Amino acid sequence: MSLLEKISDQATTLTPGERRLVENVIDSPTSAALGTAGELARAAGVHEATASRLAKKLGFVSYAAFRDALRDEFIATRETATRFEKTIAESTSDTILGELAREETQALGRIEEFITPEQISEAAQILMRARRIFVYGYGNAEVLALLMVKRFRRFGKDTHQLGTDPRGLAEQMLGLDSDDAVLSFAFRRPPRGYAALMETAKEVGARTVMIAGKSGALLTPRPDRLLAAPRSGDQDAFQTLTVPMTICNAIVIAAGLTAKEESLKKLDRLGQLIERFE
Amino acid sequence: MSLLEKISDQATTLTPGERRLVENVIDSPTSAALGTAGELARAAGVHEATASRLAKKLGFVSYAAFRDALRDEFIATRETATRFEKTIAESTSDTILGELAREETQALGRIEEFITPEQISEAAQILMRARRIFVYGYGNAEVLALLMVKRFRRFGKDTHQLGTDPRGLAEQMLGLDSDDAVLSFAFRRPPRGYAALMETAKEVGARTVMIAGKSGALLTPRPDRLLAAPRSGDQDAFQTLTVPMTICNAIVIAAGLTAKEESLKKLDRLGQLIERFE
DNA sequence: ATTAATTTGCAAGAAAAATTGCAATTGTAT
DNA sequence: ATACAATTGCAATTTTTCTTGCAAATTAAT
Repeated sequence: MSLLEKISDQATTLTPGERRLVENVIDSPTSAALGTAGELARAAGVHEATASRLAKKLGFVSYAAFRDALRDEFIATRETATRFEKTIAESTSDTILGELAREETQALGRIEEFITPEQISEAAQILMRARRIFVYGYGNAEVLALLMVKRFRRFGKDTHQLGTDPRGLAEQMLGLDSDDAVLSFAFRRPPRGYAALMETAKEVGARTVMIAGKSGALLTPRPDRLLAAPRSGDQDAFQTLTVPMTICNAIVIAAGLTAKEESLKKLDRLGQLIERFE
Repeated sequence: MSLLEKISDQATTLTPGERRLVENVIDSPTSAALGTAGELARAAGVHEATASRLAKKLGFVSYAAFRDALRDEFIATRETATRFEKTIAESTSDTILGELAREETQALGRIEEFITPEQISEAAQILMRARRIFVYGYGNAEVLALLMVKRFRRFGKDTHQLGTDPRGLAEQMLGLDSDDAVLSFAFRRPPRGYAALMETAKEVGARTVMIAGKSGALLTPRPDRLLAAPRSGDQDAFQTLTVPMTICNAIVIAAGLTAKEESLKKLDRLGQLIERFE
C-alpha cells in the first residue's frame, strides 16, 4: 500500500492539525522527505509533536519510518532504478543483444541520479550563447563529438570538431576567444590534449562543458560545467556510449528550447520542434 | 561552486579513507544525500568520524551542511524545478533527460522482438569473414558508421568509411569485389546513393548488411542481411541513435566472439575481451 | 632501525531530532 | 453554565547523529 493510500484511508479521521500536515506533505513530498518533523510542523503551522503523532496514526512505528516511506516513494535512488529496470523486459534471455539492452536500461534508469535538469539547461545555454562551438572527442568519444557537431550545425551554430592530432589541435585553438565555448568528453581518463585544451580555454575566457563518466569529478583542470554519469557495463570492461549519447540528446533538446524560447511539455512535441530544424 | 567542483579541487589531497567516501558519494549521490554520516561511512568501509572530517575538509561547517549540498545538487524538489527558468516540467519524472531515458529504455526493451541472436551472429560473421569492410552512413548515421569503422579496425579488419559525396562514393566502390562486405544504415528513407551502392555490391558479389529503423523491410534493393528495429521516439519526430547503436555494439561483441572462437556466457567477460582489443 | 608525520578508529561529549507525560485550550453534549 | 472529550503546545526525557580529543596504527623520511 502506498503512502498516499494510507493517507487516503485515514482522511476522515484526521484532526485539523494533522490535515494541515498532510496537505503540506502532498503539496511538496520531496521537501517533507528531506526535512525534519520540526520543519514539516513549522511549515504546516503546528507543533512537531503533532507530526510525530501523525506518523504513528498512519501506522508507522516512528516519524523516521514515515519519512523513509516518503523517500522510497518520491525520491529516485539506485533502488528506484532497479525497480525501473524490472518494469521493462524481465526476460532472462542470455543473448548478446538482450543482455546489452538490459545493461543500457539499467544505466539509463540511474541517469537522473547524477544529472539534474538544471545541468542540462545550463550546458545548452552555454553552447547556444557561444559565438562558436568547439567540440573535442578523443578515441570512441569522437563519435559523440561528430553527433554534436551535426546537431548544433543544424541549429545554425558555427561549430567545429577539433582534430585529435596535438599539432592540429593547437592550431585550431589559436582562434579561440572569450565568446566561444568548448564541449569535450572524457571517459576512462582525460583525453589526449585535455589539460592544454582546458587551460587555453580558461586563459581566453571561453566557457567549457564536459560530458564524462563516473570519475569526471576528479578531472583537472576543471571544466565550467561537468555532466558526469556512469556508463553501462563494468568500470574496467566494455562500456558503451549510450548514456553519454542520451546526455547529448537531452542537451540538444534543451538547446532547441533555448533557441525557440517556447514552453513545451511533452517530449514528442519537443521532438517535432527539433525535427523542423533537421 | 558545485559540490563536484569542491571535490575536484581537493582531489589531490584526499587520504585513502576520504577517497573511498568520495567514490561512494559519486557512485550513488542520492543515497549519500538521504543517509547519515554513519551510513555513508559504513558503505565506504571507514569510520563515521572520517566522514565528518571529510565534510569539514571540503569546506563545509558540518556534515549536515555537506549533506544539504548533496541534496540541493542531486535531489530535485519543487524549489529546484522552480529555479529551472525555462519551463521544463516540474517533477523529476518529466525532465528532458528522464523522459529520454524512459523512451530509450522502452525501445531497448522491445529490441529483441525485432532482431534475433542469429541475425546478430550472421551479420558479425559476414563482416569478420570479409577481406575488406566498407561502411556507409549518411546524415546522422555517419556517427554510427564512424563507430563501426573504429571498432572493426580494432579487430584488425581492413575497414573503410565511404564518403557521402556521390562522385567520391562511386570512386571508392570501384575496388569492391566478391570477398568484401558493405555495412550500411538507413532510417527514415534510403540514404543518398543507396540504390547504386546495393546494386554495385550485388553485381560484384559482395555481401551487404543493413542496420535500419522500422521501415527497413521496405528498402529496395534488399540487403543480404537486414537488422531493423524501431528507434525510440515517434516515427515522425525526434529519434535517437540509441537502438541502432546497441545493435552495432551487439554485432561488435559477436564479432569478437567470431574472431576468438570462444564460447562466453556473461557480458562482463565479453567486455573484458573487447577491452583487450582497445 | 628509528623517528616523525599522517591517518583514522575509539569513545566521550555535544548537538540535533524525536517522543511522551502533562496540562492548557478548544469544542461538543447536556 | 457545566462537564467531558479531544486536540495540541510545552518541556522534560530519550534517542539519534555528529564532533573532537586522544591514541593506536600506518606510512614516510632519515
